[in-house]
Amino acid sequence: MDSSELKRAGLKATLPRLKILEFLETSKVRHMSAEDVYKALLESGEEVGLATVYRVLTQFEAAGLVVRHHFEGGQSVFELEQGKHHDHILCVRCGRVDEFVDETIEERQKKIAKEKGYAMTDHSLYIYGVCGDCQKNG
Amino acid sequence: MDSSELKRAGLKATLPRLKILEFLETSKVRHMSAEDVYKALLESGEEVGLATVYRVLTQFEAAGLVVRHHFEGGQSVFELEQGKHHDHILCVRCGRVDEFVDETIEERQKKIAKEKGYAMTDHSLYIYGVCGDCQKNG
DNA sequence: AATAAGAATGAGAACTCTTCTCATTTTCGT
DNA sequence: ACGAAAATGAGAAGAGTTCTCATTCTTATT
Ligand SMILES: [Mn+2]
Ligand SMILES: [Mn+2]
Ligand SMILES: [Zn+2]
Ligand SMILES: [Zn+2]
Repeated sequence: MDSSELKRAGLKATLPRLKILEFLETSKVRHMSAEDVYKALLESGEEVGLATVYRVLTQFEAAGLVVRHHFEGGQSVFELEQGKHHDHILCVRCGRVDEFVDETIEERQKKIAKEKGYAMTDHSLYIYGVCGDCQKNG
Repeated sequence: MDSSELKRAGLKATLPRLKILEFLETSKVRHMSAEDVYKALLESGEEVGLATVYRVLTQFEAAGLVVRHHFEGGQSVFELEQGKHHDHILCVRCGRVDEFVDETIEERQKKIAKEKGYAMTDHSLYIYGVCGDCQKNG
């Protein structure tokens, strides 16, 4: 276990934080709810409290290690920060999540904010639809 | 009170539904949570249950009379359907909401969905920032 | 390596938003 | 006006998340 990332983020290297970070880094699934992380850790025999998972993910977000999304469905979804901003397209049938970047959209958003007199701080764009697999099998 | 809109939507013209619809149509604020609607009706002396407000707004949404948004902050926000799709830019300081339409963004989204193999059903785009007033006074 | 001060954890309570349950009331076609 | 079917409202319940606080862990210092 590598505690340097946590140290760098100004967080003490506690076991729960290390476990959660390691899990996020090694999981094949990129986008996960707090509950997902909690259950996965339990199943792999780790002892962590759900409250701690929520707390740690929120701290990771504040430290810029993780990004939080508000997909439809009520739960917050987290993913490891990758340095590069991107948006999401989600399957309403199977929950699949794909990522994309579109510079034209990014530029247009800035333009709209300026026109409306806003100092833009952030934006969120979700496209919903039925993925290729679900179109075939559905 | 005009019950024709409700009838047209296939809903019985009950008092709560009429009151809620009338309120949505006459309110100066376009974007409101269920709680907002509930409180406003109480203050104007109407007797409605909160459960009914939630139920009715959900029915209005299903009937296409109303659109539901998921702004940050946890609550669903509703607005009367205007026929024309639009997106939103919100002030993170004062909660102000402005609307916009950008055909370029709309087109790009369709293109992205197609490229990714999705049959697009919907999308949501929120731009966050600090509005003009809040930049001056904040 | 032992110590001690402060920080973090975990169990469960609590909170917010929303939906459900079900007894009572209302609507509307006859 | 009558009665079947639908809608309402109060409160319970549910989902997701945060809070509380006694206990445990981390880390800087001896
Ligand atoms: Mn992503
Ligand atoms: Mn709007
Ligand atoms: Zn799918
Ligand atoms: Zn503002």
